[in-house]
Amino acid sequence: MATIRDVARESGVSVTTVSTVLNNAPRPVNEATRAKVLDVARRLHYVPTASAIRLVKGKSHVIGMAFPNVESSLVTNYNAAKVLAGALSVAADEGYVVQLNPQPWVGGADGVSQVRATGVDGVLLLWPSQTSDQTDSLAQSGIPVVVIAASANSSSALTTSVDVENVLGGRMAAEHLIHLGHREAVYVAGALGQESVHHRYRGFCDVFDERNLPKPEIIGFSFDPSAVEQAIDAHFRQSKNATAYFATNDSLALSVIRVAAEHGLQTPRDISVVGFDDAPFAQHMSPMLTTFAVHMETIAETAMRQLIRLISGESVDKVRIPPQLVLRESTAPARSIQER
Amino acid sequence: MATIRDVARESGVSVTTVSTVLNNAPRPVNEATRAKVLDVARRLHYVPTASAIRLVKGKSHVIGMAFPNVESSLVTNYNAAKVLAGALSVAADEGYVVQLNPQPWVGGADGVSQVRATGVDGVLLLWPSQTSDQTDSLAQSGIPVVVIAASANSSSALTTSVDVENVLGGRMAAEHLIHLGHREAVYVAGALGQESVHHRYRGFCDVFDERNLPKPEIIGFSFDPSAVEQAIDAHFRQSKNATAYFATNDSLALSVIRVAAEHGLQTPRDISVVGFDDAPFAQHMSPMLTTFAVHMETIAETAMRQLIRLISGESVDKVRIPPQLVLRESTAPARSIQER
DNA sequence: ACTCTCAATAGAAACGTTTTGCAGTGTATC
DNA sequence: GATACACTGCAAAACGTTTCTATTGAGAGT
Repeated sequence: MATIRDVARESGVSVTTVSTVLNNAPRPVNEATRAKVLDVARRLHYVPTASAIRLVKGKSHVIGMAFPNVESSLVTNYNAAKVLAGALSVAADEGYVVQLNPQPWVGGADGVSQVRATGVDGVLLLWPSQTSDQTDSLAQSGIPVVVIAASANSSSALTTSVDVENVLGGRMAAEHLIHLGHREAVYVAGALGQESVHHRYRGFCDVFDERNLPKPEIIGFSFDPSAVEQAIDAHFRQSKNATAYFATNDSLALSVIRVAAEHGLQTPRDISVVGFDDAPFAQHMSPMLTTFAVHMETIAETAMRQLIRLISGESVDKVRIPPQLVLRESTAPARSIQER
Repeated sequence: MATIRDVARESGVSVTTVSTVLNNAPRPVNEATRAKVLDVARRLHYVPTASAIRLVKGKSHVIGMAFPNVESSLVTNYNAAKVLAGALSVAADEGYVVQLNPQPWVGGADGVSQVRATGVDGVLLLWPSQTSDQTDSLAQSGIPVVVIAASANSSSALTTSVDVENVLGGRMAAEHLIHLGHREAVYVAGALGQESVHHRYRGFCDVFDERNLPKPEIIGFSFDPSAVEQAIDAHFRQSKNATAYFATNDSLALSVIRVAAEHGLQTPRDISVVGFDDAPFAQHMSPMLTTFAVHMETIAETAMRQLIRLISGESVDKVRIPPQLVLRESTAPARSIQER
């Protein structure tokens, strides 16, 4: 491997000059010299050593992406791929490189050293279960963090988040269903750990509340498929008065539709179901699912841009991207209970 | 940011000693000293600077992954996610970090400088369209490359590949169909650029040849969906004698089934269709598709291991992973043409 | 003729590590 | 009472860059 010194020697100039030419730094260099250096550099296949540059510049131009849990996230979750694509495209434009955290993200001091040890300039954190302490500790050690699809409630100026506007999503779902004439609704929550679940529920309830309609019931406390289906089954066994269901994600919506059918309730004839995420299968199932599309690529792009701003010392605000209601077949005007 | 010098000063020892302790290098250090150093390091939140270490060691412990074309590959291709997951898990075990090439992989000198400039120790190249010159140029500059799902026909000791055993796949498909009584077969190739297509066709034909059966026809010359469907349509318009179809991937197989239906040929009643890849939809379509599962995660894991071997100077051989025939509903015993 | 500016280049320090060679201690061996 | 030999530690070189501070010579202004 040729070094800058080799190039300097071979072209008969100083190392400084070579560096100046190669980076075309704002410094006068004789045209002949410049040409000579460029020529020699090409001939020797000179490529500057990344680590040397990073060392002297104190910047790596690498940003790290941390998943809550690598294997399953990437494979299971089609969103991860979209986030990756979005982040990557912006990174490419801005001269950054994306590095995947090999370990699932763990908070605390260990996690921080782990991340710092890889020498990244900033971190993109994907939907971590709890954010506060984790981002804080990174921010404390001077590494900017942008949280994707969860909210960073840190006060640090080095931290922000880009998330789906979940409360709005909940409101939109409620408005859509109420507009169709539904009055009694159920929110299918799945696990309650994630904050997005709460926000959607809040938005959902708020609208019912504002219209003086009964507060939606909430069911389901786990993302484990069988447990959820059991919870849904228990719900239907107990009451079939509700005509509107809003699920925290599309698989839950699917479960609702399936279990409802077992109880003789057809979608959308008897109940209307709204999902969230617009998963690929949402438009292939029958009935096709009304759900919310969240443009993950946009979110990731935004997050990456914010992160780069943070890295360059600018201060940024939280961003909330509104989801889009995708109207399909699983919602329809409510029929009164008597009609059934 | 505390440096090693700060730790040394604070603990009243030399930099050497700190380094020795922190890396627990094979050098005697007094227990008291060791404890002191460790304590101070923790107190100062000392984390060694990656670039400094990489510079002095001449190794980054970073391996780069290059996609032929980032956006579409990652999102469209569910295989990319699996490869990523496999590569990542091995990397984590072996103390490596994975970095995504922001630019789609381009061969030639430019591509090489681009990759070298990021300071990776090795490269995982995902199904590049043509491999030879590209891997060679990287290998020439001393960077090991492992090609995934394509064959590296480079002679360099720094290059190898891990691929699906495509010829075997073709043979298995042929044997399965012949075993079901089919005699006249068609290979639906899609684009002919990729070498996997040729290998599968070769294996497929070989078996028919060995059994003295008519050589399978080959149709389709593009991955563009509409063009392919047109080609398939043209085929059926011309002849309906064949009873067995082997497609290069599952979407092509799907197209065959759909177009055949338009021509009054039902699968598997009238024709049998075998796909390749075991795409997610293969088991949700109707009829469920008989196809080949390729365990991409295993391939990626193997590739990563081979790459790490190459990096440590060992020499490795090409690896071929056999695909697995997944029997489902789209293949059935052949009925004679008269019966139809 | 004398300074001033500016183009063009060079020398050397700095970045934060690891690693090599060397130099003090004691302690056991003859 | 030396000689050897662990044991412990230090100073300094090296890694490959960038960047700051000269230094030289030539033309311009006075």
